[in-house]
Amino acid sequence: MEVTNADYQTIDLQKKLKVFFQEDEKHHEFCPVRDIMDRFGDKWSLLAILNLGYSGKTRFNELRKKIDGISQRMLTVTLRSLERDGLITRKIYAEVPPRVEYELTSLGTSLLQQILGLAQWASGNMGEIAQSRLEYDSKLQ
Amino acid sequence: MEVTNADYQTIDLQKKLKVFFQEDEKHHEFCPVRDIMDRFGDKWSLLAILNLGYSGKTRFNELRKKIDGISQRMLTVTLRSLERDGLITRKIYAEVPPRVEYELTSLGTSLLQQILGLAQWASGNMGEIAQSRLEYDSKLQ
DNA sequence: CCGTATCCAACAGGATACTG
DNA sequence: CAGTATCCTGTTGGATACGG
Repeated sequence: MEVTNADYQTIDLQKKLKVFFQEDEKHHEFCPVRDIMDRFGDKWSLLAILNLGYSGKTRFNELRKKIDGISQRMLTVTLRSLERDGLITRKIYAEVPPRVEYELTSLGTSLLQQILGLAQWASGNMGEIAQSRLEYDSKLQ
Repeated sequence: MEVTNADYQTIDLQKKLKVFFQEDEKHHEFCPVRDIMDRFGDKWSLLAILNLGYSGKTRFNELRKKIDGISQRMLTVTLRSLERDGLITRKIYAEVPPRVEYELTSLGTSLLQQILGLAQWASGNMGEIAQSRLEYDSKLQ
């Protein structure tokens, strides 16, 4: 019986899933999936991290221009919560007018790698998804 | 000048980011990051995909037991939107009582890989995040 | 320039009751 | 068993105005 490359990937995936679910049980009432969703399931966190990764150290209004459509309030809220989680740093320079620079921490950068994987997947498969939606909707008359 | 392993990783990450942002510009008003967040930024989609990946073909109420806390309504809503996007299949068996089985498509499985990466990251770093939150909160008096 | 404060609309999603 | 249908509440986040 032949074992293909795809088989190996499937086996590997199953193994990882098993490990993950076993780990998950230990945490009991603190499920990591739920926790990341509470954290990054908002509208702007992933975009902020991606942009900070791409641009490096960035000022508040710079970032605001890069993240299209974000309001001043939401950028503040988003950056604060990322800072609270240790994913970014916030440096204030005592100048007039004030200058504030945000930057990913190493923890934030490690998260960026995962997010980028997800973003690349989305970028590569958005066509197929859009197609699937069209077919699905057309079948509902 | 010495070039460390970490340096290589950083360069690689920067390259990927650059490619991604260039791709992103092409899509114009259809940003993949925003799109995935609209899709998976809800409360249950990621959990449903992870569980379907772990359990394979699964019936409605089986899945409901595995995804702790989900309501009947939200499981239906979540599964429908995943089906619409071509990430899962829904098979109805003409039996009494009815049996309906859900299963990841290959597209869904490819997404699962990315999600698992994110989930593992979360599982591995939740301690550090919790610690950071404690410190942050304590500094606010 | 970089925020905070307040107000408010939209929507996600829970509870419950009912059906093929 | 596997769903709809309806109702209702809490939260997200946009708009706007103001402050250090």
